[in-house]
Parts: sequence; structure tokens; C-alpha cells
Amino acid sequence: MTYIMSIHNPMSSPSLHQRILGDIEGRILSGALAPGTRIPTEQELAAAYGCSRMTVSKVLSMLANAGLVERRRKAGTFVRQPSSQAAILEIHDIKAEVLALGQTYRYETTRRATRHGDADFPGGRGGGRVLEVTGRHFAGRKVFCLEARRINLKAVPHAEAEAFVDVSPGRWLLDTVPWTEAEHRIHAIGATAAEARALGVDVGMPCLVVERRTWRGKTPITAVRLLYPGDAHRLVAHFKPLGR
Amino acid sequence: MTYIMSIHNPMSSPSLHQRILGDIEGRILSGALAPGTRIPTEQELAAAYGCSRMTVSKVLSMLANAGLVERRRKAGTFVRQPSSQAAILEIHDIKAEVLALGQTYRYETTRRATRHGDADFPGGRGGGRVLEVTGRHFAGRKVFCLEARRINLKAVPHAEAEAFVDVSPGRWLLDTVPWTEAEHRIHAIGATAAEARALGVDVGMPCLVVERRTWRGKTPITAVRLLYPGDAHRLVAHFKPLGR
DNA sequence: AAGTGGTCTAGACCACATA
DNA sequence: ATGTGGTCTAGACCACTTC
Repeated sequence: MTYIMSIHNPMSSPSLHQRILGDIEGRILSGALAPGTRIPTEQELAAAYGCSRMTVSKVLSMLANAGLVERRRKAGTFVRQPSSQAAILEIHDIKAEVLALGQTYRYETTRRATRHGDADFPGGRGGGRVLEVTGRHFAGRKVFCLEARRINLKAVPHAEAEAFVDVSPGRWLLDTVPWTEAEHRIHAIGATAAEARALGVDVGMPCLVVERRTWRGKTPITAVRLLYPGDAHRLVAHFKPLGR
Repeated sequence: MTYIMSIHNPMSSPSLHQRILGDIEGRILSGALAPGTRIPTEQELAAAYGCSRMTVSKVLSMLANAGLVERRRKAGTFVRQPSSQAAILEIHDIKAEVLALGQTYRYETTRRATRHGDADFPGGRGGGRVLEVTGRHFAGRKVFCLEARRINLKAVPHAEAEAFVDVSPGRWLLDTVPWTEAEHRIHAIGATAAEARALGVDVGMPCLVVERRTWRGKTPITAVRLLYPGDAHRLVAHFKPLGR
């Protein structure tokens, strides 16, 4: 594995450790650094990037704090399994969640269309074209959750070439597009007739609605609405606010 | 305002910046440093704590990252308003939430008892005594949410002296006891007969259940179950995973 | 025993926002 | 113009853990 030394250009506004952070983060999120892979030591990275050890140490600490890597003395720094990438990501990968329950996982797309963005999301008014995908996630024979997603084609143009027949757009985006910001809105509703039919439950069944929007910088990437039958699902989030 | 210089004792296991972090964090959470207060400059803090500027800089960065303080060049570092203390705290202070909706807030305790801890929480098996408090949060004349809380009296002994008549135990704990870790479990249920009666809604109404446990280090502090009528409430959480 | 991360220092220069 | 945070360095010592 080679590490391209980044040329120190004082004119480039992002700070040195931010550029290094973005570099390594990109390698992890893109899969170039697979889970379990050992990352070079701080000394090696400092030499590769031509900076001091403290700078790469800061970067690796941030990555560890975000849950992307795990650090062990004497052993080294390792890319973590995506299942526990971060507190937020715990509720991101539905496939991993279903498999963790010991059930078989399947995804199917039920609708796929492109249209022009509305005043809402992504992109605000006058936003470009938007890909809309709805689908169902199965755990065994039961529907685990319904997904309705909009993807900003301006930010992710190559999404248009994806059919999403058996890979969910959520998984595909996670693997493809790094994001820097996310917002969750969570509430409870009773299933409408159509939702109940799609989920295979009774009308009025209490359901959990998770609406998530993600950005890369200030660019909206995607918005998704996930509908879970309430009795079959619990969201779990673990927080260590100050990164201790 | 005086800043006690902490004596550098190499035997104390927590690192220097962790002790400084805990110190300043405690002053903020306890209210000794009120929102809006300006914190001394990095140079002054370094001199006060007898350490290098980098060390206090790291601490202040962590506090800023957690949303407890705001830093502005040339102006200084200021304690932030608690309303936006952190992504997690957004869903912590129910009173602020209700007031933000422009409604009047009221809390009433409906039950208060002490008993011995069970095998669950806090403290695991053989845990000490536990204070149980249930109550209702009102927004105007409507019930905003039901609260059922257990407090580990071993960790927070002075909770026993609190009557919690018009201050909610959640608010009281936030003001009194710093926590370092929290876990949320969120799901949807239909209101039972008793819950529907207490909330003033129909039986079976979809409701959001938020169960939160908090720790200080490895010591369990409190566990709470909040029940919101689903149509009246949305949890919102905003994330910037890498603290950029 | 040795290698790794964890921490800390005493400086330095810079960007930026305010006074 | 000046004071503040933001960043970076080139070292150093230590703790931990696995080799």
C-alpha cells in the first residue's frame, strides 16, 4: 500500500490535519482500506505526509473518536467493522442490523423515478434533478422496514446509472458517497392503509418513522424516510459527548 | 472569578487535559460558569493550570466540539446557551423544548418511592437503593410526555432530599450531576389503557418511547423512560461525526 | 524487551475578527 | 493595530500490551 505524500501548499485553505483526515477517511469510506486493515503507525504516516507526529496523531484520534478506526497500543491502528462505525451509523446499515438478529436479509426496490427537485429537499428551490427510490427491507419473510429515498443527482450523478435491484440505495450511498453531516427526525405514527399493506401489518399499527437527511459540506446528498413496525424495532444510540 | 491551580500529581491516573476538561465542564454544568460568560484565554488558563498552551487548547477544542462553549477569534471563548449544548441534549431538556414551542410548561410528580435496585439498572445485581419518580410534563393544558425515572442513590445520594414537586428529576439531574455517557433506545408502541388515561389520548394511540440511561464513568446515574404521543412530538438530532 | 499509542512541552507563525 | 484562537513543530517521556 502506498501513501501519496500530500504537497504542502500554504494557499490551500483546509488545514493540514483536515486534508490528512479527509484523505484517510476517504480511503476507509471508499473501501480502499478494508475493515480490519492495519493503518501505518503514526511515525510512518508522519513521514509519508511530511508532517510532525502530533499532526497525524490528532487525525487518528479524530478517526478513533468517530469510530472509524480502533487504536491499540503496541498493536497499531485498525479500520473498524462498519457495523459499529459510529453511534449514528448504528442505525444506518439495515442489512447489518437484520443479519445481527440472525435473520436472512433481502431488499427489493418497488419504485424508481427521476423528477425535478421541489422546494424542500434536496437543493431547495430550483434544485436540479432528483432520483426517487422506494423499497422494502426484509428480515426473513417479514418486512423489516419501508424506505422512501430521494437522492440529489447534482451531487451524486452516478446514482442514475444504478438500478438498485437488490442493493439498497442506503447501502450504496454509504459505500459510495462520504457525508459529513446528518440530521435525524424521529416520531411515531399509526400505519396508513397503504403502509400497513406494504408492511403486512394491521392499519393503525404503531410505527417508528425515521427521517434522515445527510450533507457533504453544504451540499445535500440524500433524504430518506424509514418506517419500522414499532414492535419489531428499537433504535439504539450510544453517546460519549466529549470523546473520552 | 478565581481559577484554582490544580496540583500536578503524576500518581493521579486521569491525564492532565482530562482533569482540566472535567474541571471546566463541571463549572459549566453546575452553573458556576453561566451561559454567556467569557472563559479566560488559553494563555491565562495555561498559566492558571501550570501547563502548556496546547494542553488547554485541546481541552477548549473538546468543549467547543461538544457544544458547551463557543470560540471566536479575538473575542474569546464563551459558555454557550444550554439550549444548544449538544446534539444529545437537544432531546434532554423537556422544559426548554416546550417553551421553544411557545407554550407554557408545567411538571408534576405523580409518584415517588425508594426501593432496592433490581438486577437490571442501576448497578446490576446487588445494587443499592434506588429512587423511583414518575411524573407528567405539560405543554399548556395538554400532557406533553410521561416520565418514569430511576435514580441510583449510591451515585446521587442527595437526590433523596429532593421532593421534585415542580422541578422535574431530569432537569434537576442535568443541573446537578455531570454525566459522561448516555445510551438511547427508541421505539414505538400503542398507548395502554393506563398510559392513554395519563396522557389524555385514546387507547392504542401511537407513541414514541425513549429510554435513556446515563453514566458518569462506569457508575450508572439514572434510567428514564419517556412516553410521547407520537403526533405531538419529533425527536431531532444533528450530527457532525468528525467534529469539523 | 520492544514497539505502539498517549500525552505533554515550549516554542512559533499565521489568520482572523474586533477594538 | 492588536489580541485571540488555529495550527504546527521537533522533540520528549511514559504506559500499555503484545511480541
